[in-house]
Amino acid sequence: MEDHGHMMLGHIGLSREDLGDPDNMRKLHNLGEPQQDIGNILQQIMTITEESLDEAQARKHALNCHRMKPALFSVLCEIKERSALSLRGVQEEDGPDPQIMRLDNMLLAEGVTGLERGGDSAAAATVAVTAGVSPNDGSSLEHTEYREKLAHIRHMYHTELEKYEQACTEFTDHVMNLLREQSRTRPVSPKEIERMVGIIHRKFSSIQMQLKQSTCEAVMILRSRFLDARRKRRNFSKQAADVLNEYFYTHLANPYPSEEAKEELAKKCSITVSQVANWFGNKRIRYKKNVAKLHDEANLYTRMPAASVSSEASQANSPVTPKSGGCPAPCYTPDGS
DNA sequence: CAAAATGATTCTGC
DNA sequence: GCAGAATCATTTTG
Repeated sequence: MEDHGHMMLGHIGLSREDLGDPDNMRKLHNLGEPQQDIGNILQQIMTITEESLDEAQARKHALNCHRMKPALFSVLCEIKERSALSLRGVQEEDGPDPQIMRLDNMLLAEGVTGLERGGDSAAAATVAVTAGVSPNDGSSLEHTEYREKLAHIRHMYHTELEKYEQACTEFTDHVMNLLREQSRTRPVSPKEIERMVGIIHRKFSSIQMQLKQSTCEAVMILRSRFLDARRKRRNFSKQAADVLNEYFYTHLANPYPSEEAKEELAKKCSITVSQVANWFGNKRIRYKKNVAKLHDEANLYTRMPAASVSSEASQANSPVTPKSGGCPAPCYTPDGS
């Protein structure tokens, strides 16, 4: 306290001795003839902590009512403003955090934030489904379930956010009141209060970011749980399987359909081109893995003489040298020759 | 209900 | 970007 006070006085180029001199003070503040010695006041402020609580309380009140108080207060605020104490917090003047922006955008895209589509989103979903294009598969049920879960996440997010915001304003109010209260006895400028509010808001927004982060994670998990195509897999129809198998076994020497061929197969089987590609990818590797098991199937679709593949099949089943020593099983060669 | 089959995804190497 | 391989998640089968 002593050193601090001394430092502050030193800032404006005065020693305590200078202040202690009534003539100097009079010159400095251009006052008429102060009955009270300002040096004396400062001395009282400096030693206030050495007094007992009651004494200090009384002293504070007395000083507070002193007619020089406003002037002295503003001077002290100014000194503090110039000192290193108030330099902190200035550097954190960045705009909207890119991380927060990213999370906000994602939450908006997933429908967690943004316009509320009613508390009964499940009902809205069923309406959308019944009005939808095809009333075929059971995906509508999954869809409503997804909407329900998403609505739940949204509800949680908003209640949590509300709690945080309430806590933030409460805490800010509390701190502001405290600082205003304190500003009656120690130099706390409005600017400083403003800065403190900024710091509090930053802290709370970093907490909010954690909420947003975990909400994003929850939505991602939900998405992977419901929107992952693997989870709503349907086997192709027998007819489609026949078409695909027929192509595969009649092109066994080179079972790599061109883009056009894939498109045609896709149309024939009423599936997508990528599904055709998936099918051929799976088929090639599984055929290769187990030629013997598929032997009968091959005959079924190509009506080829069994002798032509049986030797290869037995090779494929043999446990020796799966990778070295030449191609073990398939009729085709991966290089397309 | 466990195993097999199957469609889709992910990872790696080219 | 594609093919192969491994793997996942679901459906079908015995």
